[in-house]
Amino acid sequence: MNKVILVGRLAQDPEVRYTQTGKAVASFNLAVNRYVSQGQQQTDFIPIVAWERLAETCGNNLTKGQRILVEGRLQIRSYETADGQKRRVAEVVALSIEFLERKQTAAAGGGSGSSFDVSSIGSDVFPPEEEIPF
Amino acid sequence: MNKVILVGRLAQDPEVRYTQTGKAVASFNLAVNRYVSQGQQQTDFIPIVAWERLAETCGNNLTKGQRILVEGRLQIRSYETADGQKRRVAEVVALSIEFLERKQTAAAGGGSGSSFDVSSIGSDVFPPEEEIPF
Amino acid sequence: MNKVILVGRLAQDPEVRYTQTGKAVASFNLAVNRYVSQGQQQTDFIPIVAWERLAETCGNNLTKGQRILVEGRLQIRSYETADGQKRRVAEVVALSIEFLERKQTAAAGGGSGSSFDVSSIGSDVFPPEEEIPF
Amino acid sequence: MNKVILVGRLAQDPEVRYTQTGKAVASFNLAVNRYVSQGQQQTDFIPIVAWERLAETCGNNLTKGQRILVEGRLQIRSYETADGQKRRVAEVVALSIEFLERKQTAAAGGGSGSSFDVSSIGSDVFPPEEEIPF
DNA sequence: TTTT
DNA sequence: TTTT
Repeated sequence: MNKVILVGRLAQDPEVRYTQTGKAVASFNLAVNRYVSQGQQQTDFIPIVAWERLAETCGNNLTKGQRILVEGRLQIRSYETADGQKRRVAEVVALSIEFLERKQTAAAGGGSGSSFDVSSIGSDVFPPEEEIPF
Repeated sequence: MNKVILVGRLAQDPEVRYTQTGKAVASFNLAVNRYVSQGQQQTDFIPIVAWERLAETCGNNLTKGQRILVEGRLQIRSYETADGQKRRVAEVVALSIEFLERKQTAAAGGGSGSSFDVSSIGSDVFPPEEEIPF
Repeated sequence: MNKVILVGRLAQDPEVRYTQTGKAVASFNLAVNRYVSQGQQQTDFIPIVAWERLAETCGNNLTKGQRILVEGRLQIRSYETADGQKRRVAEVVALSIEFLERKQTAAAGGGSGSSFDVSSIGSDVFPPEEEIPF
Repeated sequence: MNKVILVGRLAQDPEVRYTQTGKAVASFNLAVNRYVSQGQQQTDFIPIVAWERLAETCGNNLTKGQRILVEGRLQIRSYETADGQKRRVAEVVALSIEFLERKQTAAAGGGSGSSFDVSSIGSDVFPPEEEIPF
């Protein structure tokens, strides 16, 4: 079992890229608040990645500031820097996402949001394990 | 491990009662939607109970229709009916609750909600195991 | 989100039945311990159901007393008794199961278990929503 | 909500250190297996930290190779290297741990383990937010 | 019995 | 009705 469940807001619009074999990869940071003591709040910015159909859906439906619920797994990825140093980066591979707010449209500049019901998207295939192109 | 995480809307206002020793108990049903196929949606109405300080906070801050996240544990409680039949009832004992929407005020009749940030309450003590007075 | 994660032991061998359309359904109770105070332990017996391929795997790989981890969702099912009373029953619909112990063989009568690694099975299709034949 | 649930084996014995104010901090990596395809398995080594009473319990009860369940939250910590580079490190702050196997004693050199029941420890206070001394 |  |  490797399960992560987060509720937070997108720190920026998702960035969708494509691997050499054409698989979509969306990535963004999720700002997750934590209440340390009363009046005190701390934020973790947690890197999220989504693959394929879920990645496309992220690109088409999520915008900066929107609140979502992410379910996924925690992955530690190793890589080497240009000058040969080994680094590790952690990210949450999203397997399903629930919208807790309607997308902010540029036109509406905010919109109601309050009456929007949860809807949910999931990855229909297991995420591929190709190299991420960034 | 006995962990339950639910996102849904209150099907009714919380009902707060008190045990003989004065402990507060809040109870309500949470309407949790599930997307069976496209356009098709099914709802589970899941009984939630909260104890003591968390119960008071539920009574003071939650209203019918409001969307929340509940974290707790699944409990199977046995009881006997008036005519001596054994029955079992399942309920989720809430240990913490996150508000995903601001409380609907009677006055505002809806309100903005959209810009409300998640806030969270937790049970500061372990829930007691007294008999529930209903 | 409707997520349940349980760690416990099978209270009995799984029972595998088949719907009229031939879908396998496994059911069993999971004994989940909780530590109320030191030396004090309470047990919830939580009904689990699994469907189709996961049901078959349960029937073939799980036995009474074995410890497993169940991930699924909490479902409230309504039915009528023979004399027309409405009842509700709660159960956890398993979506994946991890073995935390090797199966107890009748021959070995226990076995080592200690060196067994977690292995995991999941439902490859969404569970059907037919009537359960019991 | 920032929830992480992991099942895995300790990749090494926990290391217990103390902050300048005397708070215990335990840290270790958890090896979490994932089944990519049949016969194929991949392992994430996920850094775990525990604080105070939970840290002491880790030091006294956990050893390399032991399988446990960790519940906690995902934290991204920023720090600067000696030469002034900003780095980020992810770790799971454990809030409770369940033993899925008895501790391997040096004497027993392995032991049965198979008949050990789950027991559970939790952090009785919220983890402090001091600087970690490493 | 919630909501879109 | 599990298990230690």
